[in-house]
Amino acid sequence: MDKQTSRYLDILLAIAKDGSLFDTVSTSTVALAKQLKSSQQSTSRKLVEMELLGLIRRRTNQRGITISLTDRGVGQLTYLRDELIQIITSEKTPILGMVVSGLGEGGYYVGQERYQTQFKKMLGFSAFPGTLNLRIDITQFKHFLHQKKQIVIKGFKGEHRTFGPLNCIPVMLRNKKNSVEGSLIIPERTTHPEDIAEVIAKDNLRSLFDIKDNDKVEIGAIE
Amino acid sequence: MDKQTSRYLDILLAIAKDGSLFDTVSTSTVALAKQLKSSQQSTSRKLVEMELLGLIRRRTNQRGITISLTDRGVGQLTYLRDELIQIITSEKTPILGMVVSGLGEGGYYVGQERYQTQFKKMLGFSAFPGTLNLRIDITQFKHFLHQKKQIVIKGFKGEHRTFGPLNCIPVMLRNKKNSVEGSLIIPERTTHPEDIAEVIAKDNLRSLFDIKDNDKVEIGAIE
DNA sequence: ATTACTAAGAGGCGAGTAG
DNA sequence: TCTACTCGCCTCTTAGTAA
Repeated sequence: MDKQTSRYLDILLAIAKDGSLFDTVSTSTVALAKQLKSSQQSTSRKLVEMELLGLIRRRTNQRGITISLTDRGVGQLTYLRDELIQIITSEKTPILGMVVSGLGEGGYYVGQERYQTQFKKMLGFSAFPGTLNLRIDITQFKHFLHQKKQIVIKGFKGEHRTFGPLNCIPVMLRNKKNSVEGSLIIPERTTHPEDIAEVIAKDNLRSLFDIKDNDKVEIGAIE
Repeated sequence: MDKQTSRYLDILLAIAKDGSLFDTVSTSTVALAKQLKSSQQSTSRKLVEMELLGLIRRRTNQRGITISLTDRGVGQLTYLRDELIQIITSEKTPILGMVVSGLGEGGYYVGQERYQTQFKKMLGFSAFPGTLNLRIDITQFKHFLHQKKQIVIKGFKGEHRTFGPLNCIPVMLRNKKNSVEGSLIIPERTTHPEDIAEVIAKDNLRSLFDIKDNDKVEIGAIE
């Protein structure tokens, strides 16, 4: 973030609130200072500085001052807002994943019968033997994970190799074409954090959603 | 806004970005200072202050420090985010209006034939002779208005009184039951800003939406 | 390597006041 | 009244450095 943004944030916010981002607001350094719990002098000086920096337009008159935000001033607030929205994703906001190619190994893995019986019991569906890999903004993803209860699927030993435990998070998967219940699966050994989510559902998601690489899929919470 | 919030905002943001709001992040005052374009000393001191204020949890070790945000720290960011969202409503975000009783005069007004012919021509529909009044958050409303082109309906003189010009803004109106194209109508003489929006549509909105006072209606942009 | 103390210097703050 | 200047005070910053 810009150093300026935090130094002048409270004044920018005060103007934006009064003036609704685009209006010109008539006020005075005295009134503004009172609102900001600062002195008239500091407020006056800061406004001059902000004008110099191109954050506001400012005119003085007998009765006080009129101020409006410049595009740059609005931009600082918008930028900060977007940054905060990205950091603080609320539970109800679905997050977007971009389809990427996996190693093709996921299908063999989740296709194992001893996984499938647990999927049926714990998640309510048998999984199509194939996973869809979604690249996700890691910040949003972590936030999303934080709020979900994980369902643990036990690992087991196969004939040739070991199949580790899986953490599952039931989700709604949706794109333009379709919408289906599914689950994130996170092998317990995986080194987190990882920006790829592997998802399963009862259907073949690639054909259900008619997707190619780089398409977008929404991942939403289960009610 | 809290004075603390702006003083420590850049550090809070840096931690939240790295640590995804809930994780504990391992870093060092040196690295953090570099990222924040400040000195190691100031960063160290501020972190100590922030711990004292209950904004973060902090542990030092041989290799540096581990930090996580407290609920209070998260709260400061969330509060700021909500404030910014309220100020900066993007064009695509529908705003919510609450149905309130009008004076019942709106219907007589918009029912005038010389208005109706213009509605038909300029808006694409004849209006049901009645308006719905919606109370709206004024900040969001102003922002919404700012981005819309207004359609001007000319005023005229009737037998007994004068009917002034109207500014119209086509919108989508929606609630749980239904969705319909309509228009905000703003008598030109009205003293703005006003937190009540008067809306019309070809249908009787009260019956189409099956609404009573205090129900909510979404007002969205026309594509 | 680190963190964080001390101390000096930079710079922000507000009282007084001119215009 | 108002804005905004000067100037002293005091807080915040950073260099040096100990642990």
